[in-house]
Amino acid sequence: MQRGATLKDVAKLAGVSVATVSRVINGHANVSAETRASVERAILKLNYSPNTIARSLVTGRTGVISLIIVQEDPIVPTTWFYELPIVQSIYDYLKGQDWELQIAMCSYREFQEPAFLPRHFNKRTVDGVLILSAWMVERHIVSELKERNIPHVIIGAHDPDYESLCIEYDNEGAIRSLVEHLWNSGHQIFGLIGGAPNQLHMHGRIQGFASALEEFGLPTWNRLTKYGDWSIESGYELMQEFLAREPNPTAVVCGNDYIAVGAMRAITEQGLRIPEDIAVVGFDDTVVSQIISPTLTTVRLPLAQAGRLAAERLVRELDKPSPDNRRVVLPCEIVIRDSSKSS
Amino acid sequence: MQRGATLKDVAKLAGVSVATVSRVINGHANVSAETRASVERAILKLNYSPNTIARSLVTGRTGVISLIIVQEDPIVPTTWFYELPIVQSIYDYLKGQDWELQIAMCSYREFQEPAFLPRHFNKRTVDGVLILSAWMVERHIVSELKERNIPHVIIGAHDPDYESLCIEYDNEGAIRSLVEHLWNSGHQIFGLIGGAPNQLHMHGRIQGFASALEEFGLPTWNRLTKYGDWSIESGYELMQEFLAREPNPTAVVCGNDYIAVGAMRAITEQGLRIPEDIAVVGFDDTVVSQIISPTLTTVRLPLAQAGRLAAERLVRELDKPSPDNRRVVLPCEIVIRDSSKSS
DNA sequence: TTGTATGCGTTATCAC
DNA sequence: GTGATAACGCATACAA
Repeated sequence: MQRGATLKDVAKLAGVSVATVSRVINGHANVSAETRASVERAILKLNYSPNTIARSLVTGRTGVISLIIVQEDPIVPTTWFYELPIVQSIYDYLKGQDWELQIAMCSYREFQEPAFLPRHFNKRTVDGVLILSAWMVERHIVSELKERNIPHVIIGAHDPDYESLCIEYDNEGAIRSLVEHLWNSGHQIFGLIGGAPNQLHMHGRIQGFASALEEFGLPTWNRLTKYGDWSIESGYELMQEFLAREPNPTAVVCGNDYIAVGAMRAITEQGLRIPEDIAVVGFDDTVVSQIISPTLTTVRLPLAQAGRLAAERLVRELDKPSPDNRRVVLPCEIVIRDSSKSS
Repeated sequence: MQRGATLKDVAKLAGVSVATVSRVINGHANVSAETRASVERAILKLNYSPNTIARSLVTGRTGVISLIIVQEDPIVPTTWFYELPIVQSIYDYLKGQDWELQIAMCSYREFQEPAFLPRHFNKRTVDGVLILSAWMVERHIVSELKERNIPHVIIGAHDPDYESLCIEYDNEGAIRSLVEHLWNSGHQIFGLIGGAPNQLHMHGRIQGFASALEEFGLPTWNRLTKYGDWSIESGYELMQEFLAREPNPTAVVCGNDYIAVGAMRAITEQGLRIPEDIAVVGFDDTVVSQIISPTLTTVRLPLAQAGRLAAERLVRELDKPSPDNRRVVLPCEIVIRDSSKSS
């Protein structure tokens, strides 16, 4: 990297001291209009721009926010559709606020290790951190962040005691809407095919499913609630198990769109029709929901909104730490398509 | 951020000078075993770790690499499946080499603006840059990078004069393999439905298509080569145009999987069968290629390999600038599925 | 309103 | 081998 002009160069050219130049740059009040003008002229002439590193050394702030993306282990490529919109919206906001974004990716396992945070923060190269995780953020992690006095916001999850700022989705509400929609079409026997239940998304959906059934006075069938992973294969196999015995469900709520695709495959292979014999709904509104036939009813998560909000709150916290309401739960939108339409 | 122990603290505790501590930390030779041991003890005791910012100020290196993701304007979410595997592999490599990754996203238009690079690099907060773009990286950008002496690697594109290090995919070879595969099944009349032809991916595929037809002694039909955007709708409409007049193609090569999905829809709506009447192939091996029926023959790009290689070369260049062979073209793999199988 | 001087935590260049 | 000490480029307390 070439070395550019420094404060000293500007000071010399403008015929003032470095302190004055510094004041101009940082917009301090006590500078006469004339000197300000001449300094600004010098800055322009030398094409000067402040050295961020030097500034950081003295202020103790870097102007960098870190985003830690916590992933399944091994990594499942189909989760990427979820992460990038969030990254995008975070970046868009940060760009406008003149913060830089640094990213780190790790598995859920790595993130838990005691050595992880030290390794990440010992460099003292970031001011705050956004944690994008689908799992509970353990207590020891939050403590360490507090101890180090590192502002942080959790996206899509929370810590056990709700001490950290966090942005979550209203999974309960979403699944309640789905059940209501299906109930309105006359469905009575509901199945649930979930992904990994240790992920908080799934946790909320399981809760919501149970309470929605109760709300609408519907029975719960234990054998019609199963968990696999988030894959097409998983959905296929678990749906087959549903179909192997009576009673068959008339409506199946799936943990994501891929599970739903697998379930639909199992259903049609049995010669049953969707939605006439069995209705299927998914989660996440991925492209596949529009491509599969029949098109899939699903739930759209407010990803961009979550990312932006998280970035906003972190920046606010960095500007001036304040007691904030800790938790935000964003509403989701259900997208009704053919796989659940009553004739 | 709390302030931790400094060199001075360690020096005092170990009863040596800061210079000696610095030598120990940086693994210099001229330190006696005993002093080294005692310094290391002090470091452990104080839980000391070097301040990266201070170090950067004197060395002039930040240990940070920037990744600029250049996108369509407006952003098309379906391109994300392409970018994240690359980001992932870049990060994985960098993590092992103790480099940090900072990211920036911008539209093709923004990237071209003269103000973009200055704004990005004036902070002097990164040592090198990876450019992930689907478009030609203009001459003025490369010049500016050279002038500022910023090592860089381009992923998925190149500059007009091939002056920069770049990693590309063998689009020509891939499309040649596709044509060969279809030709072996007896196809004679080929159509091409492309995405935006100003993107270099498409450029290479167009070239490859033309030369492959020639190689196999096949005629070129101008009206059977069309470009839209990369969407399902685009594929659908352009395929309808193909089917509106004779001769109909018997094989259609699509610029990506989404275009192919649209094309398939148009074909089946006309009552034609895939692959019996018309074979369809796509590009990118996205999930939809496995979900659509019939499953879609497509091309798998070596994304992870590209990302890793780019990071590797940039790091090497940063360690010691060297005349490197400038361009790497990675082979692609064609994935044959039902949409092109000869009965 | 402006200038001087000090410190931020390192690395590197000298001496010794 | 080791220790002073001068940079690195900036912000700021204090003096003027």
